[in-house]
Amino acid sequence: MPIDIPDVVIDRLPLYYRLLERLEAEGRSVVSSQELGTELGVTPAQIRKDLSYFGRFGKQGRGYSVHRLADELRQILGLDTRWRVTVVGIGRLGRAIASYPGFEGQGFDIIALYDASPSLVGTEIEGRTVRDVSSLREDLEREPVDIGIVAVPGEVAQEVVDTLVNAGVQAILNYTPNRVQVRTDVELKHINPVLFLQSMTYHLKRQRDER
Amino acid sequence: MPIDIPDVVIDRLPLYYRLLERLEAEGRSVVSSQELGTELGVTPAQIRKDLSYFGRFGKQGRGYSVHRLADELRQILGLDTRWRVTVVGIGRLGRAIASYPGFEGQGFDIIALYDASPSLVGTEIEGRTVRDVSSLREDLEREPVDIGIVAVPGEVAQEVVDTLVNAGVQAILNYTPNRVQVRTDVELKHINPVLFLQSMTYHLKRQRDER
DNA sequence: GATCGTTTGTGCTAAATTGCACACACAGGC
DNA sequence: GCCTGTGTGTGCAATTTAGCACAAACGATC
Repeated sequence: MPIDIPDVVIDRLPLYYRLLERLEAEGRSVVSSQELGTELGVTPAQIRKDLSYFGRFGKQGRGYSVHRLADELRQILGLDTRWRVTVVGIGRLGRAIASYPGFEGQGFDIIALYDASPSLVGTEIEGRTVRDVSSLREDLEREPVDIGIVAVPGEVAQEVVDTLVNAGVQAILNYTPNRVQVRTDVELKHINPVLFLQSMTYHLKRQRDER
Repeated sequence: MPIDIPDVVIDRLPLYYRLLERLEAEGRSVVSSQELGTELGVTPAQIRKDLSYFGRFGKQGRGYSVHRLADELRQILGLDTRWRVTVVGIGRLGRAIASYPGFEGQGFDIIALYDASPSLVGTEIEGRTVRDVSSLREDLEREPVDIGIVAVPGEVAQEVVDTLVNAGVQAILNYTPNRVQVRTDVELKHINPVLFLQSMTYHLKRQRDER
């Protein structure tokens, strides 16, 4: 299997997968790239090409078996196993993340929560006890996790990320507004709603000024 | 001023702007594209080219005036005015959004909160009273907003978005896992952390299997 | 079993995006 | 005022990404 599959392609697969899950739930058995495309707002050709990196899952004249394709994507994306996640930073955002049912439902087990505040440590969130972030490092030695979600104040983001990465965490989802650096072999994604808003205002301003 | 500036460029500007703000706060007066690039993990040439779409802000041999460039970007991105925002859906996520200081600090005024649950309507969050979503439509007529942040359950996302758009809201930030459709002249961004995790597991699986 | 309407997989082309590399400009020292 | 070191702005080339368009395949129908 070729190693050089573009990242843009990988980033689209979860989108396809999510739609297929919905169609599966609706009881649809077959779907065409045309239909997937209109639903997602992308061209059918792009979907076919993206999928063709991984194999030939469709049947000419018919389309794709919804169940079969969903299954293949599960395999490809590694969603056929469960992944161990830890959340560091249990402020309002961290709590929202820890309580969000969408993670567990998709195979992501939030196995531990950490915070630095003594008033939070020891409290329970959705049946999980908040632990002291000072024991993060040693805890990870005993019970490693695959993914770290970081929702601490921006100033300590890099520090927390370093701790996670040094303890072997391979993927970081950074909810803080600060960009952090990691080794190139560690997966890293940033979620910063302000950046989204700021690129939207660019267009809003132009719409407002005229046209 | 040319209309056809690529969206990829626009999406990078807030990134540059955020770094410049930090440098401004640190008291730096001049910075080179080289330095901006290493800090952000992009090539200096890309930064220079991106900026050149909008004008010539640098000085050869010196670099960019931090204050001047930050100012220009504020202008370009429309961050020299305040923007009116409403949040619909005041569950755990909506509350985290409503309380996040990063929005107000960047010129985004959250002027109203809405929810459908009778137990929430009337309660106060950060000094704002949660209103009933059934009055959203008429409220928007009286006090319009520029941006709608949607944090309702996925099933009603499209419905809420339609209400917002029909009432003249020009930009939507959708926190629900459901993709929604809007007119092409409305700005729309999706924030779905699960999609991020799912593309990360693709790489995690490959790292694990070998290499 | 031939024909027809569909839809895939993909070679090839077009478009978008990135980045090299250099002329030109500026500041500082001599 | 000339030289030197540095860093911008940009023409151009390379690379990446998207998408057209068609042969091949499949199922249904007669």
